[in-house]
Order: sequence, then C-alpha cells, then structure tokens
Amino acid sequence: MTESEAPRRRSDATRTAILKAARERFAADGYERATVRAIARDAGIDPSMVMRYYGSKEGLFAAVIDVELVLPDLGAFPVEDVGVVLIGHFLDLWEHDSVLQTLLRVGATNEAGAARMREVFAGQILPLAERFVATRADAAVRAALVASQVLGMALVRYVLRFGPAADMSREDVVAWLAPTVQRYITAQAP
Amino acid sequence: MTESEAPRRRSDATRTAILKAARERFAADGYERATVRAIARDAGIDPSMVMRYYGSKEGLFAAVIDVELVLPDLGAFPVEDVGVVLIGHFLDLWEHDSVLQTLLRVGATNEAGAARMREVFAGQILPLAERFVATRADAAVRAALVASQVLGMALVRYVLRFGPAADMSREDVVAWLAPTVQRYITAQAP
DNA sequence: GTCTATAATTCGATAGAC
DNA sequence: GTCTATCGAATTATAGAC
Repeated sequence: MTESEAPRRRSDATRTAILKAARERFAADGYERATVRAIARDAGIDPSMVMRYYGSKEGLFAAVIDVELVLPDLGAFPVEDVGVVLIGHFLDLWEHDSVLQTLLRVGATNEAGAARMREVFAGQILPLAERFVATRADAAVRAALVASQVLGMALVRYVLRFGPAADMSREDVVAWLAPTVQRYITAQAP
Repeated sequence: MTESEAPRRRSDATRTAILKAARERFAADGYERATVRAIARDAGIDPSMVMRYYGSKEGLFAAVIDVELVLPDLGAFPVEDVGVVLIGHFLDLWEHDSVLQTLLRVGATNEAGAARMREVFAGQILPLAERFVATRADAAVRAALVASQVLGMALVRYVLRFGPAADMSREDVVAWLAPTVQRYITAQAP
C-alpha cells in the first residue's frame, strides 16, 4: 500500500514548521507581539502560507494550544509521595514543552489562552486531586491551591525571572514545594 | 503666599485623569491591547494630550508602574504571625490597588513590566524576609518562595480566574496559604 | 491647554500569477 | 503549493490651528 490513514503530503512539513515557529513565538512574546510575519520568517516561508493553512492568526493560536498535555503514567505511587511526584513532573513539563509557557504568557492577557489554561487545569490537575479527596468540591479547592503554587513558581522562575527563584536548583525547588503541595492534597481542611 | 512647592496648575487634573485611565486599561488589557486612544477616551480627553504629557505610550506605562507600593506599617507583630499578616496584606493590596494586577498582566509579556515586578520584589518582600532570616542568600530564596505562592494565587484567582480559586472566601485563602508562607519564612531549610 | 488633521508604520488578510 | 503584490484597518506619534 502507498499510504493508509496518514497521507504524508508534502505540505505537512510546512504545516509543522509553522506550528513549531508559532509555538516558540507565542511562548516568547505573547499573543499580540507575536506577529504572523515573524512566525513565517522563522518558519522560512511566506506569511500568506500561514493564513492558507490556519485561516487566521487566531486559528493558528488555537492550533498551538490544542495539544494534548498528558501527564505520563502517574498511576501507581503512594499518596505520601504525591507532592514530590507532582512537582517533579511539572518541572519536567516546563523544560521540555513550550506549550505551558505559551499558555502562562498568553493567558495573562488573552482570554482564549486563559480559557485553555482552565481546560488544562480541569483535565489534568483536578482529576488527580479527585483521586485522593472525598468530595468533588473539596478536590476542586485543593487542585486550585496546587495550581497556584505550581504556576506561581513557574511565573517567578521562568517568566518574571526573579533571581533567587531562577537560580534555585531543581532539588531545592522540589524540597521546598513538595511539602506544600502534599499538604494541599492530603491535609485536613482548615 | 499664592503657591509654594506644589503649584496646582489646571493641567494637573487632566494629567491625573490620564494616569487613572491608563492604570485601569493596562490592568485590564495588558500593554499591547491597551491603546492610547482607549485610555484618552476613558479620561475624556484627546489622544494627543496623552503624548503631550507623557511623551509616548512607553512613557505613560513607565509613569503607571512608577508608584510607590508601600506595605503599611508591618512593624510590630510576632514572627509566628508572619504568614497570616503577609497573606492578609496582599489580599488587601490586590483589591484596592490595580498596580499589582497591571504588573502581573504586563510582566508576562513586557520586559519593563517584569523588571518593575522584580523591583517590587526586591524592595518589599526581600527586606521583610531579611528581618527573620539570618543570611541574605537564604532570605532571598525564602522571599522568592513567598512570592511564588502569593503571585501564583493572584494569577489563578484574579487573572486566569480558575473557578475554585476565584470562589474561595478570603478566610479560606488565608487559612490555606498562611501556613505555607509561614513555613517558607521560618522553617529550617531542607 | 486643547483639539483637528494627518503623517508614518505596522499589522492581518486577500487576490492572483506561477 | 508557494510566493508577489497589495488592500484596508488600526496604531503611535507629530504639526499646527485656535
């Protein structure tokens, strides 16, 4: 057979290059300052190609943030390790995937970015909290607390670049934040 | 005497109106989407007046973020209350002053905003940590941790508007976050 | 001191040749 | 499928009348 359900058209390379450039530009500059022209230049193609493949700048952004942000096999670990596991996982995510950085940067000023951030929260952090907490309402609060600490560290460390936060070693970040997250998940409500 | 060192020229009213409108627009829309035209419209004057008084959009933004963000009399309180006092104070600040919200929104994509955020951190949170911690380096780390939790909560509660975070009562926020901040300041380093 | 008019860019988006 | 050329809108900023 020549091709089955994944036709390798020669436009796919361009499409992918645009998406890659867009992801980096949105992550670095935010939505407004990331121009279609700059993205096209980074991808080595003409700006009109961006519109051809993604319809509009908004459509391109939608494609960028529409990636599955899957937490890999957080299946079996004792509940007393949830803090260490969660913090370690998020540090990995930040350093290997620019999507979260894009969402954090854009979410601050763009409603679509904020909405997608809420989806990620509801799809990833919330279900995890529900595995350890009795009621849905309680789990929602605890998940929000976890998100506040995790995203807050990402904010000061990677976006605002506070010196002390950026200079902390990975081990120190885990050592300080894991007990916080652990408490947010497992401690009795105040 | 007619006037001493504070000449009440009649342009001051316009100047103040511009600044007020700018503060709100930058806080709501971020740097790029907050246009000089919109700010002028809010202030009830002509866009050219903005340029006359502040030179450029960048100059106007500089004026907006160049306000003293003073923590009022955090003088005398026992060290075991530092968590409750800090969280309570920051919640007040967020609800009565739009400058912090402006900085958080703009700091995500604008270097000047991020730089000013670092100044606020160095001028307000860092000195406070140094009152309770022995070495400067240790205080810097602890101040960064405090900032990560405080700004993270502000992010999910006021900017990204995660449902559970936005719905939490002020008392619940204090009850959950104060112990975290308390630990970041007073607990032994891991 | 305030506004009108407009210059000078820059952006997203489109039409059409090849 | 890719690019050239360009449109129309919006922006910051300036010049100058009143």
